[in-house]
Amino acid sequence: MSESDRTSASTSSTDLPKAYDPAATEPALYADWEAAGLFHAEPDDEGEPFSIVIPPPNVTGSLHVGHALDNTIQDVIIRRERMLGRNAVWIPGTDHAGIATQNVVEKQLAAEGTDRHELGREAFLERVWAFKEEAGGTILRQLRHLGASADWEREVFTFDEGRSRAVREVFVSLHEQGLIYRGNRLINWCPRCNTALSDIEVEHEDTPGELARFRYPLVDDAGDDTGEHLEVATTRAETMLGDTAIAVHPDDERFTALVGRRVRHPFQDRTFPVVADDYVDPEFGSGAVKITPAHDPNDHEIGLRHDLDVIDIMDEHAVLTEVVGERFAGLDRFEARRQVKDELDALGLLVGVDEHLHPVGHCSRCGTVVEPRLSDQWFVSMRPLADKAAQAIRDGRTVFVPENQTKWFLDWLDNLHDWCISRQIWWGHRIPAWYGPDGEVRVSRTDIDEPGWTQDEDVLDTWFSSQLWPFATLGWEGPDTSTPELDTWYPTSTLVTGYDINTFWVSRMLMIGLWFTDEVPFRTVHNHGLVRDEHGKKMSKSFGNVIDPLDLIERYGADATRFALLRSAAPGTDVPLAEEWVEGTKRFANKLWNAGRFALSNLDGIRPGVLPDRDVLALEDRWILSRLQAVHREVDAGYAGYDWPVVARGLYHFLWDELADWYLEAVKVRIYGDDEAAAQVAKQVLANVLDDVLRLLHPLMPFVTEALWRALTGAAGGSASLMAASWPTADTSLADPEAEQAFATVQSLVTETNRFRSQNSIPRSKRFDVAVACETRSLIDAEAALIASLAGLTQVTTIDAVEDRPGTSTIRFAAGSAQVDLTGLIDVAAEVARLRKELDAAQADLARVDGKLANASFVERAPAAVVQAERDKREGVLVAIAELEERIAALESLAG
RNA sequence: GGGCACGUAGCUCAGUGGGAGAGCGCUGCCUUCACACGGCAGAGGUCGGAGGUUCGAUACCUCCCGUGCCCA
Repeated sequence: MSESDRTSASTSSTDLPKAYDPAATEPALYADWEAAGLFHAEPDDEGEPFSIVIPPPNVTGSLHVGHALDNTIQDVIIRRERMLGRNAVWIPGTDHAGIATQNVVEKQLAAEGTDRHELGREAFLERVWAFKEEAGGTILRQLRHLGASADWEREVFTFDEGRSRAVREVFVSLHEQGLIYRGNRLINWCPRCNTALSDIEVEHEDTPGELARFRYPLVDDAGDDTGEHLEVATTRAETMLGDTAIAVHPDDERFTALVGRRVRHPFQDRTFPVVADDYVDPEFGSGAVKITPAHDPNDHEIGLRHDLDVIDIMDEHAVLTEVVGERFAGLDRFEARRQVKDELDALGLLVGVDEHLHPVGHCSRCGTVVEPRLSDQWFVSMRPLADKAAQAIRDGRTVFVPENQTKWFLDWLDNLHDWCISRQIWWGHRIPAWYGPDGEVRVSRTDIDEPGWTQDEDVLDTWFSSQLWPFATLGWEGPDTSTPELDTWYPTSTLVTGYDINTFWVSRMLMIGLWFTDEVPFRTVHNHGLVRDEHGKKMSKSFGNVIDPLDLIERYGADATRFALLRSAAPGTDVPLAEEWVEGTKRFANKLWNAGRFALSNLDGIRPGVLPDRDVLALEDRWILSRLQAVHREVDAGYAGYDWPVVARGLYHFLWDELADWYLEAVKVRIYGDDEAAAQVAKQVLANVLDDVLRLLHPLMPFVTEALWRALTGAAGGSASLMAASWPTADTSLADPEAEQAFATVQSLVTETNRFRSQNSIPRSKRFDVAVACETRSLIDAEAALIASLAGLTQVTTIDAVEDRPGTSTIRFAAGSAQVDLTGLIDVAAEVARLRKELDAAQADLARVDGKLANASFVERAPAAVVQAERDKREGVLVAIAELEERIAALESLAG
């Protein structure tokens, strides 16, 4: 055997490398789980049903850090539910994302010098499907790298056949119920996407602009200028080309005489009236408002009330049409805005232009300024659906976590307008309406293939199909559908989403789910926040602060990526993330790995099993078992509240600060000692504690825990996996306050000894004796070997009281004092300085306590136990001060 | 304009009516046989400001200042 062989043999008794290597571990474990069918569930599997449907990502999208968070949380929940013995299914799938996907393909076409109209509808759709086949599914593959344990055999798509049948059924059915109608309304129009948008697809942003003030000439009955003018103000000067009235408030005396008169349009051969309407705010601008019914929602309402002319001045690209007259026709709306102001100025009608910050609606897909536009569209009447949803929320049939979304959500439902669902694009579910030769309209479950009949060109809003997700994914295609999946897993259990899509998606699933199945689609909505950078800034390409989760997974591992996200993901708050934090959790994974290595190299084949009898347990065994119970309770409570930081912090603290820092060090005394029976006990407890902690940590960090658990238990993989193991049961009988108290005393003595060492620059290699005087002398006697090992001492003895002996110093700890012979050990001056500092702290303590006790009202009115605690504290502090003063005096006399 | 959060260590955040905490960062020491992706210790905070309730407020109430988000 060569030297190098011997080295590797001596370090590889566990077969585990010294540092955890996620890249070498994760893919194989994932493949093993999947091959063993551990992600798959059947309706007739054992256990109480539990189901989650994924918020379907855009089919052609790729994984960003927000997806990583959302799916990590779902995976954590579903993995634990499986371990709890539930029949748990997580349905994955994707969304066809109408406008977004069409935009991408249209860009490709533009680059090729063509467009969809040149291609024609059929060829274009073939092209999009081809793109979907090519790019589609990428994101679901990426989710596998994250460790997502979705039931891939159940993958669905909003635009596949089954889901499309459900969409058509819902459309036709709502139409039959009178809840879907077609109408000519003012809708939000994106001039770039060339389609209508719903209200919530418009993002209002405060935008710097200009408020132009100008005057309309008043005319007399004959239509001639009277020389009077009426001033109005607008941020969209070009819309004056479609003005058909000026409105004033009926109570505004400044204008009473003008109501009913007419003004002349300066650029067009027409006049229009001054009307009185309550909508007008007399405080704003001049108090007179120009009215453009075709291009502003409020103006539209006023137009209806006063039967005003409606002049649509723009085409679908927001370019002015001939109706505005030769001077401005063909101009883009923003260019027209400039030129209208110039012309008004030239005519002496422009009063002034002020800078003005005002909200402007932008297309949520492309950012283009949205134009209110009159057109024929399909709408859903939301009132009855919203009322039913609101009732379900009020009844608590669906609850939000965190709860504070509830009120806001109800308010939102209360103010809901009808939903514009038709889109002037091609990629999506085509509206099942046909127009006959006589203008007749038929909405039909089956295609109408009759001469003279043509189908509506438009498709449905993507959200119209994704609102069916919780039941369409389980096979629903109509009210009579019955599938084992629906019967078992509907309603779904928990929906996990960012709060930002409560309106877009959650609300609609709730409304339509209740309407068609009479059940809530999910019992709990867990809202997480948005992932931001370490300073709380939104991640964006232009800022350059985007973090790529796949890059994180590659460099730090999926476990570390998941844990870092969870650690920041308090319910309802945004989730700051920095790459260094992921690096930190990778170190945590490595710490766990090495704790496992230590155990495995010392257990000598002992597997987790029955705990030794309580009377053979060492103090540290009782302590760590008691702490394990505490962290177990904390973890379960964290899950109950969807409070991931609580779960993550609890396990992090337990594993690192208690198990690794204390228990593993403590257990070495017995494992490396001569007492074989004691060593056996230590190993058994260690194996059991590690088993439990791996189970508790598994949903958060599935890979490293699985790898260690297989090594620990000898499990072969496949169905013999931690993933398929049971969630540990909390055993409250192991809670042991006495052991915790006693071990805290040991810890205090060890820590204070370490501090003494550090402050006096005594290297760990230099060992010394201590003689301990404390209340619990028997404890110190019993744990002398443990204390000596942990604190690097040669001998720990007990004495009645610290002796006043020159050349010694005293280490004070929680339950007493330890005397140290200083000969050859320390720098006396440094030790005096240390003790003086302690004395200062003790005296400050005394002053604080005395202050409290001197306060008569405190002593009289505070609870007796609190007062007594202060008195006890005072006693302790007095003893400590006396002791410190003695030691200082002794040292100073020694130094001479 | 309406609504909702938040303001605690250099950064990101926990926390509680009764002696201010974590992670990261920073300083010093330590190649201790699981881990230097480590160990041991340390520095660092008038808990945004002003009032009020209370024996006692970082915590509860009011106002102010500041920040963020949603809606109009």
